[in-house]
Amino acid sequence: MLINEISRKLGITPRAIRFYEQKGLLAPTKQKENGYRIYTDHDAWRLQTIISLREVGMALEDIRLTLAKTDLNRQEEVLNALHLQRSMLFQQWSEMKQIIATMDQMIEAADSSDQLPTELLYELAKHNKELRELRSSWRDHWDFDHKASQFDELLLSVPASEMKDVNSAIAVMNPLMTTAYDAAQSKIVELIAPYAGRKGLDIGTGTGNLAGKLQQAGLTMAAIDQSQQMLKLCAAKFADIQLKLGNVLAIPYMDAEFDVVVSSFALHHLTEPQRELAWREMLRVLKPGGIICLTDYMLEAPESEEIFLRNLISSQAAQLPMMHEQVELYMVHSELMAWLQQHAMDATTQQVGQDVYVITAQK
DNA sequence: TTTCTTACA
DNA sequence: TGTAAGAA
Repeated sequence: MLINEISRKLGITPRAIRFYEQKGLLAPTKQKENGYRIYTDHDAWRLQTIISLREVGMALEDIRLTLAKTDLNRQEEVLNALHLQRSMLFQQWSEMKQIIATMDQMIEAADSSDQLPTELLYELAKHNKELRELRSSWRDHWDFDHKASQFDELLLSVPASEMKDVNSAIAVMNPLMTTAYDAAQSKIVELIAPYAGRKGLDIGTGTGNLAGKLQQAGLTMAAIDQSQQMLKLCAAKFADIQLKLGNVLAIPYMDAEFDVVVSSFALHHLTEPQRELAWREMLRVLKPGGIICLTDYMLEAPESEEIFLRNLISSQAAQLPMMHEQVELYMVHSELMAWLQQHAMDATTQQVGQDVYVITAQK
């Protein structure tokens, strides 16, 4: 097939096809005499794939990488690429909604004054930009998996006999943390149990411990995590949980899909301004009358912060770098309570472990 | 006529 | 990616 024929067949321009070739997505052979490109059936299949992935907004470079995986028969990684693209779309969706909200404010401002309120518009634009950067700052964490290597090293420090999964590894490294971890998750299960038969979402599920418990309690669970590595581990443990790649700042689900939204020991990875975006996202995917249940290190007083750090440090000096990173960002629970009340949520808080709180709120 | 390359938008 | 130009 020459370029014209195949371009007509697939409904794209010859220029586009040559462009894909230039970008390394395609490598048709050329006729010796005139240098015309010849396209085989395999090339046609490749082009169809490119067109399909383009259609869902995948960047050419990402398509190139995905095709390379296909060539190597890395089916799983191809699937990962698709999931990643899906998550990216939710990210874009989030940003789009935010831009629209900003525009509404601009229009309202312009509408209610005689001259164009240039200063105000600029302020709105600036705020919008800040929010956008808050979200995209997370985008850098997408290939968080390479950080998993750091995590792996940590796991290696744990005796193989003790290492059933990541959580048990953490348990070995830090008993204090485990106590809080278990207590918090049990508390959540206890609070959520009446919701058996309904739909729940676990955010930052990791290896799926909490989601697994809730599933067992009778809920239909979905779970998201920003690490494909973690999702893989989770899938191996809990086949019935619907897993999706995604993050809290752009939850990869439509509005009002869940009766229950939970998250345990995940939100402390966020910065303070990011947390507000996260809460908004949780509210968005929650059905009216649904319940949110969060648990994390939510330190209220500086003293407890100090004690908490000291305990962590003394428990396992060797793991200090990682542990320290984990507690670097605190979730002050009074801050969350204030926010929930501001949004007319009926929220309560319960301490379930040292410096660990469970917060429940009704939408 | 068709395709190719290259430059530019 | 689209358009344009000059060459094979």
